[in-house]
Amino acid sequence: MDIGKMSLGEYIQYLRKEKGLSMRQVAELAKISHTEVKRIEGGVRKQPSPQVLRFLASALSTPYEDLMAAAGYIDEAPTEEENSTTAARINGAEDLTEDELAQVNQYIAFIKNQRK
Amino acid sequence: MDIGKMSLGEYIQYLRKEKGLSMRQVAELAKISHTEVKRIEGGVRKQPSPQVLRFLASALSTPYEDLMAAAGYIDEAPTEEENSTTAARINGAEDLTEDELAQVNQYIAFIKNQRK
DNA sequence: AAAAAGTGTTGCTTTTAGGTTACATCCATG
DNA sequence: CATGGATGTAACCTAAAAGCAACACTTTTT
Repeated sequence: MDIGKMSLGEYIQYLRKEKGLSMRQVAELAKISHTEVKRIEGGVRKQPSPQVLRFLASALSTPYEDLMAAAGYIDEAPTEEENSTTAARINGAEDLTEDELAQVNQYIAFIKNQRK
Repeated sequence: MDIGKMSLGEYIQYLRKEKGLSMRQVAELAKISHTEVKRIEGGVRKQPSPQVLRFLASALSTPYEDLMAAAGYIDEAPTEEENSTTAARINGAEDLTEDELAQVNQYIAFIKNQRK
């Protein structure tokens, strides 16, 4: 059972049955309706709110981030690859004033709007 | 301006004005409606979906995790380092093409010439 | 065996997220 | 001056999220 490529619903159901709990039990623990548990497990509920996921994580004593990742809200690995590379290609912006900076940013936005 | 204890709406508005953008401009960049931008800034929209936050993060060139944290969805992003360097204040340049980048650099040079 | 309690499942309703359209105002250009 | 464009705001409308109540079925209890 590689939980890596399970959907959110399958994952919830796996955790629930692992603990031998019923839908209604986890619903009561999570303080959500049992119908919502069913809908999530069945995949009817496409995007449960992070609030609900937080409750479920608490009820199933599983890390909240795992559920968020399973729901596709966050990337599983932190992947600290940030945008430091692109900024270096901008030349001569070090000594720009606030107003000038705003102009440049607005210009960038303008360029992007012109694209399509 | 202690960014740390700002609400999501205040944070979005801060980022937007910092760039000199209008609600409609960020809306177009984020591919969401401008009314939604207003509702988020005004605090009417309590819990914007992570998908909307992802779009907004892209439009405002701010880390997605920051917005998620500001919305209360996750606990405070690791706060790598306070990015107040001038280069980091150029926003939205990540996905610019070579030609577009050249335009921006040319525009910066133009602004500096206008200084007098 | 029958009542009781627990299980998953399915309509119905309420709430909220989000978009579309229209409005008022300010500012720039003819 | 007036006319058009851009900005922020507010009024409706739809779709999705989430709860409520009832259903059919199984297991337990008396």
